[in-house]
Amino acid sequence: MSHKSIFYPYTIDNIHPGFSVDCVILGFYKKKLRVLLNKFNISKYWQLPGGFMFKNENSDEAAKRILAKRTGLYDIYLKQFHLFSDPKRTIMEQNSEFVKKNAERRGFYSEEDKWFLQRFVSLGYYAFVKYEKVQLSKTEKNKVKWFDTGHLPSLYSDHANIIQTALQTIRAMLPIIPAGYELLPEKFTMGELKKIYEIFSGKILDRRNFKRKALAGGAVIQLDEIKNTSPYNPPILYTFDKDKKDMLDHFSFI
Amino acid sequence: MSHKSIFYPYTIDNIHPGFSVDCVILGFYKKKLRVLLNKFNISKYWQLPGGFMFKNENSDEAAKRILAKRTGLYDIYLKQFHLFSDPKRTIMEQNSEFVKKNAERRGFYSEEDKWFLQRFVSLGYYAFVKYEKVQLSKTEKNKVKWFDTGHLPSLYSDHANIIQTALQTIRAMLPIIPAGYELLPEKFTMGELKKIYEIFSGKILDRRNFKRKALAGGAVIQLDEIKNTSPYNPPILYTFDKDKKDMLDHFSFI
DNA sequence: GCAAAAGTGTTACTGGTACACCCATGG
DNA sequence: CCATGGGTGTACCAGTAACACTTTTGC
Repeated sequence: MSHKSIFYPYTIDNIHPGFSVDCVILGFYKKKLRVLLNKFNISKYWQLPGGFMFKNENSDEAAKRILAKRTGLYDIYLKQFHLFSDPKRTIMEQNSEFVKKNAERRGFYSEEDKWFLQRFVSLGYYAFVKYEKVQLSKTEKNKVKWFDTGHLPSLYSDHANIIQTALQTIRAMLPIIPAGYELLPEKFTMGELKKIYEIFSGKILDRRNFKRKALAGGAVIQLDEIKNTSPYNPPILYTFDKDKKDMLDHFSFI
Repeated sequence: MSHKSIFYPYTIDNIHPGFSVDCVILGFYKKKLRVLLNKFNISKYWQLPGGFMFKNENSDEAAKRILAKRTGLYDIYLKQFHLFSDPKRTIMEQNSEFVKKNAERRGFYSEEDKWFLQRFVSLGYYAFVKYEKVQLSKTEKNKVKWFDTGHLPSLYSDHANIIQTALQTIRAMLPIIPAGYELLPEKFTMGELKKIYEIFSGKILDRRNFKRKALAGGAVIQLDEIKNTSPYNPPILYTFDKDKKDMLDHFSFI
């Protein structure tokens, strides 16, 4: 156990060569869009949850497996959005450092670790999760934490670029992505729904026009409840009509 | 020369492992959307122009190189749209056949060819080219031909699926893709422009409304010429205002 | 009573859709 | 003279944008 490679469970023989998956896992909490990052104690940088694809998996399965490991969630909304393939993207100091650390732990350098020093192309996925449902799976060697997408730390390799590309992609596709549905809990306020669309679009939306549009299609239903935990005028709660979930794939509130 | 591998110029050592690029090259001719396919004489199937990525290239560079080889064109409008990664997608009869043919030509089986029998993930690109500018680079061992996207032959591997996925992606992104600009020659008629949007969207558009919208933004300019080669009422010619090319990236005629 | 969040309706505008008639050409 | 493609303008409707005042609560 103590001599387990830091690359466990991946080896040169069980993964698809030169290929990795990185996940931009997004959640919504306290009016901010958050992205899940992790940091191995042997690394200087925070990074996106990622991993490799086994030989008998496709990339969606690999991404789902990685997500389940970090968030404990299955059946997550998950889409590939871009392949990052700069020849220099993973030939870098940080990775040599990993191999060195692995050698120190093992007591000797191994040819086996060499595979980690080539270029990896990485397929970026974005995922929407319900913040409250996520149980972060930290270990003493691996911290996992949510970060405000507006205030990110220094990131490993090109991961800052991967996150920005994910956000741009989501912005462009917003009219055909059920972002609100996937990010919000069962019951939510109109202000929360509006905020999500404001963050992604970068625009401030009119409260009254937004509400009218949201309710117009019938996919958002007003409940007979109010949320009285708020410090001000208590807002009405809403929910999504699950019978009309399909509409959300082709409907926008902007 | 005669003993050149059919995989030339690719070898196990100069390519990024387990990774290929396939290009859906689209052109517009005689009211039909056409896709460029090629067929090696040793293969039973037509296939998308594709190839591998050299170790010092990124995927865009690989796709550009492949396109230049088939069409003789540089500076083509080209976007990656999806990674195809089914574990079974390239472990198939057709590829064993290729290796067998290569062995027959060489006179013996070689370990060197084994790399071709693993799974390859393939990054799909779509490209828009101006049909008239394309000089097809056929050889006696490799036929190259345009096919109406509505009537495709049997295709190699999952290439039929790659084409359909490309067309769906373009349909969804049509409002932010300069499809007309990239597909049409310098001077074109309003009917041709309309037809392109009809093919991608699958809808029949109103002639008068379409024209009004196209001219409204100022990106399409009416010329003082008519095309008198047509058999009927000669249509006015139009051109794109290149100063307003940027508009076309975020403007739709639908 | 003030600040912050949230509730509510009306008006004006504009962009989209629908639609009919005429003209030119080739066969 | 007919079939086909193309040229032109108007009227209506719907969706969008702009906009002001009132309510609740905590401090």
